[in-house]
This record gives sequence, structure tokens and C-alpha cells, in this order.
Amino acid sequence: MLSTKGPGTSGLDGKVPPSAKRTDKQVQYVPLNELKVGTVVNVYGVVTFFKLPFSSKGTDLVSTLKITDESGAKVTCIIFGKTIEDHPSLKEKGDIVRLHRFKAESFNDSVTLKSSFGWSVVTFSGVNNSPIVPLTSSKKVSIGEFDERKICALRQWAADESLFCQSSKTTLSSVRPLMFFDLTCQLLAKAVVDSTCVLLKVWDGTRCEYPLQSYTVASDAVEGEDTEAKDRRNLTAYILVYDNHLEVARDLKPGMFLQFYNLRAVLAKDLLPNEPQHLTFHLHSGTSFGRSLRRLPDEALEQHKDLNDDEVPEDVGAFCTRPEADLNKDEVPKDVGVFCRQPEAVETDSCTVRACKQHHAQHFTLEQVRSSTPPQLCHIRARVKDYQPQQLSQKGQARVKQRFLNSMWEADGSRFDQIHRKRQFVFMNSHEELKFIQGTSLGVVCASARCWGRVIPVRAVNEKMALMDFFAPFIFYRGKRFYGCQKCSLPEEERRDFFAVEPLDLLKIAEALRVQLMEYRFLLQFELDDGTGTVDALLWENADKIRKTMDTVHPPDKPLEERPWMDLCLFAYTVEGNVCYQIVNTKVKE
DNA sequence: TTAGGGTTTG
Repeated sequence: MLSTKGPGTSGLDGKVPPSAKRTDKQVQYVPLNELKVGTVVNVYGVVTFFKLPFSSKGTDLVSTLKITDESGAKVTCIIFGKTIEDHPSLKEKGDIVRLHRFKAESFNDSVTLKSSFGWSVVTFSGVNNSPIVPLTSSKKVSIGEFDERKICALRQWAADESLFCQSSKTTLSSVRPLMFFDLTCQLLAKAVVDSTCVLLKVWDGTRCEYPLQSYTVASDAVEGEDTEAKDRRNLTAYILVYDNHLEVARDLKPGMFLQFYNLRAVLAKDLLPNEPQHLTFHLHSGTSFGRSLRRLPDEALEQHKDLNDDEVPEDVGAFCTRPEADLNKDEVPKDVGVFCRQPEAVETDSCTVRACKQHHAQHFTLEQVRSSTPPQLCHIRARVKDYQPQQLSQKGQARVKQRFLNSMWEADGSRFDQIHRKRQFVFMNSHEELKFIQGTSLGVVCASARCWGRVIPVRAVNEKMALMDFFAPFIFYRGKRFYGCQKCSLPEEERRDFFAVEPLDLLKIAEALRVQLMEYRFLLQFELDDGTGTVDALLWENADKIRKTMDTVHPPDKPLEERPWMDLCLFAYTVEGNVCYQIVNTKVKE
């Protein structure tokens, strides 16, 4: 099972002598739950955590990652390499890595993998159906059919397990005080404060809900253009970068695109009375939690060249918008995206649906849409070639949610159980009609709710009771589950004392705990066709109404050419490098 | 050799 050949004798990336080609028998890979201490192995895995390369106390850069595979085992990997190019080009959690010639060692009662002689690492995107292209710097890598099958299988497995639903990536528009988060942004200005701190001014095209703290720095210490117009619109944020991160920060130039990991949103101190609290961001010292900063490649600049004041719509998160990008904080639960701009209808002759006239979007053919650079807002005219889901029942929605819940709950299981064992208790409160339950399985919570009525699953944080992540239901009420919105609910630090909550109706309980309950929403996916091309577009906004027109816009007995045209407003945006499309500002013609 | 994620903090 193991590849324990001597250095240079196996078909490994760029390290093989010309005589040894990959006509050798297939490289063998070991499942992560079958690692034997002392052996040198090849493995595939999905990255669940990583630290960018940083200087070790020895001679090398070191990067650490944690990977998992279908076996469920999670293994920490340590990579030592002289240069940054030696290290894996990881973009995000969920990336897939292929490690060759790593030695399994024992540390703290677990098996770890360490780069050993002749090692290599190749990274692939973990996005389902994305091209299987090795994300490596300069080495030549051969990818065979086995690799493709393996990568597809891992991608599908990770998607099925919902391993990466809970991204820590966020935008300025969704940052809340005290959060730790990852931020993709553009550098506007830089000032060296002292030998331990650099001040960076950034933006990401979205407006922060909280007033952003500004700093006064001597003008001769500032590098970068004046940003007053953006400042006034609360589009610019300051980041204080400390200690070990200065090595990277010092070389940054305004205009560069940056990726921050584990930024902390801090409320600025020394406020005047009655002054609203201002947010500022810190990149603390150290590398814990993957804390780091890196410059994104120049392609990012090209991709997002449209990011300037005039072209960013007032309410649109135009940069790195996620599929669930919510642009209306009042309406949008965590996993549902709705565009907030109220449509203003344009009458058209023959279409069932009509688009807005609120902005000056150009009319595009679908071929033009596909060749345009996101972010892009445009008007199109198209027919529905196909749509999903065809069965639009409430039950269908519930099943999707159920699967989502199970996987998230299990993902949280390890620490949940750990707390349980340490604390050795299960119940923390025993209201007659409202119970809090900690440290047990989903099945027990469901059974408890059926028995008792209302059950709120909780966990312990610093020996205090806290709600679970909002990916788990906030409350179980008999056979139903109700979710809280992470964005609209108050953070845990501001939670009211649980024991003061009276077991009233659900809304009152949620209100007392400062939780905004989520609603179920329909999502439709259309395959649109206008004769020049096709585009798959999602629809959240007004989906519930538009689905009722499906027999009209997609009559099952008529070919595409005889179906009605629709005027639509389409938003093209990127999600971690992939282009996505949403129908926005569009409603059913009365 | 180095580091070995973990409820963090200017």
C-alpha cells in the first residue's frame, strides 16, 4: 500500500530523473485513517485548515495544514520548504491537496504527516465541476485519470458533507463588532506607525453598517491616494497590522489586492459621550487560527478592475460576492440571498416577467454576458430552457434543510462532545416549558423537543451557556426546527441572561435572546437561452411568486422557440474565482 | 532543525 521507494525513483512531480517516467505502476495512496507511524506515504485530502508559510525558528519556512478524506480522519501536516514556491498554493479551506512522500509521525497521541526527502505537494480547487488544474507555482505536474477521479470524488464528498458551509469570509458590509473574520480587499493607503505596527487603509466595495474609525497620520508618513470620497461613504476601513505580519505589510503598495485571515473587529476606545461606536480592525501578532495576510496575485487586480467609486452600485456588494450574498440586512437569513433594491417596473409587450429601470444597465445578449468581466449588472431578454427544482413542495425544502442540519451538527460534534465530557452535565435549565440542552446528539434533541415542546441546544463558552452556531437550529419546537440568522442576531457577547428568558411563544423567546428567526425561502435555478448562448441563473428575489408562473414561461408541451420571452435584470459576480449569475430587480408582470 | 491549529485580543 505504501510508496516507500527511495528518493527519485517514483514518478513524482518534477523530481524524477528523465529515465524514470510515470509509466511506472500507479502511485499508491493511503486513506488518512490507515496511516502507520514511521512510514512514508502518499495521500490525498481536503484542506480543513491551513496556515500560510511563515518563518520557522530554523532555516525554513513552515506551513501547516489539516486535511481530511472520506475516512473521516483529520490529519495535521507540516511542510518545511526553503521558499514560498516550495509550499502549497492554498486558496481556501476546501482546496484539495495531493501529498507525496510525507512521513507519518506520532505527536501528542495523533499521527501527523511531515514533509520528508523528495516530498511534493500539489493543490487543486475543491469547487465541484471546476477545472482540474494543479494550482502550483512552477513545477510540472502530471495528472492522470486516477487523479481526476480522486479529486472529483473528494470534491463531491466534501460537498455532500457540507464541510465548508460555514465560511469565515465576509465583507465590510457584514462585519460586526468583536467578530473574527477573513477579508478580501484592496489596499488604498499605508502608513508605518512604528516598528511593531503598520496601518493599512482598505476597501472591498461594500459599505460597513457601523461607522468606521479613522486615524490621523502625518501626511508624509502616508503612502497612497486621497480617499476622502470613499471615506465619506463609510467604504474605507483601517487595519492595524502587528509584529510578525509586518514583514508582508511593509512591502505592500496601494492598489494591491489583499487577503486577510482572522482579522478582529474591534470597537474603538476613548469615545466622546454619545458618540457612536466606531469599528477598526486588528491583525494581531502570531499565526494562531491561521492569522495572516497575503497579497493576492495580479490577476485579481485585472479581474476586479471595475472596483471604483463610480461603478460600485450603492447597495451591491460588488466584490467577492458570495452566492448567498445578502444585500438587505433586514430580510436576509444567513443562507438566503435577496437583493434589496426595490424594482421599478418597465412595461414590455409580451413578457411574463419584467425588469427594473432603476439603474442604467446595458442590454446584453447572453453571449455578451458570458464574455463580460464580473461584477456586471445588465438587462437581458431570454427564454427558460429548463429550471430546477421542478417539484416545488414545502416538503422538498424541508429535506434540503434537514440534510444541511445533520452535516453541520456532525461537523461541530467533536468540540460539542469534548465540552460534554469535561463538564459532565447535560441539562442546564429546567423551565417547565423551555429547556436548554447541551452535549448530546441531534437525535436526542429532536426526541426531547417532541417530549417537552421547546428545546434550545446550547454549548458552554468560558463556562457560560451560549447558543450553538446559527447553522444548527436555534430552537426545536415539537417536530419543527427554527433557525436564527447569524447576521441579524446579536453576537453571543451581547446575549441576555438565559435564565431571565420566560418561556413564552417562539417569537418572544427569540426576541428575548436577541435572535432574529429565519424564514424558508424558495430558490429557483433557470437555464436561460436567447439564441446566442445559455446561462444558468439563480433567483431568490420574488422566487415564490415567479414559480407560480412556471407553466407560462416554461410550458411543458411547447418547444423553446415557442416559449415567451422574459425581460430580466441579471447580476454577474464571482464566487471564489467562479462566475455566478443571479436574476435581480425582477418581478412578475401584473 | 524548524512545528506539531484550537474559543484568540494593541
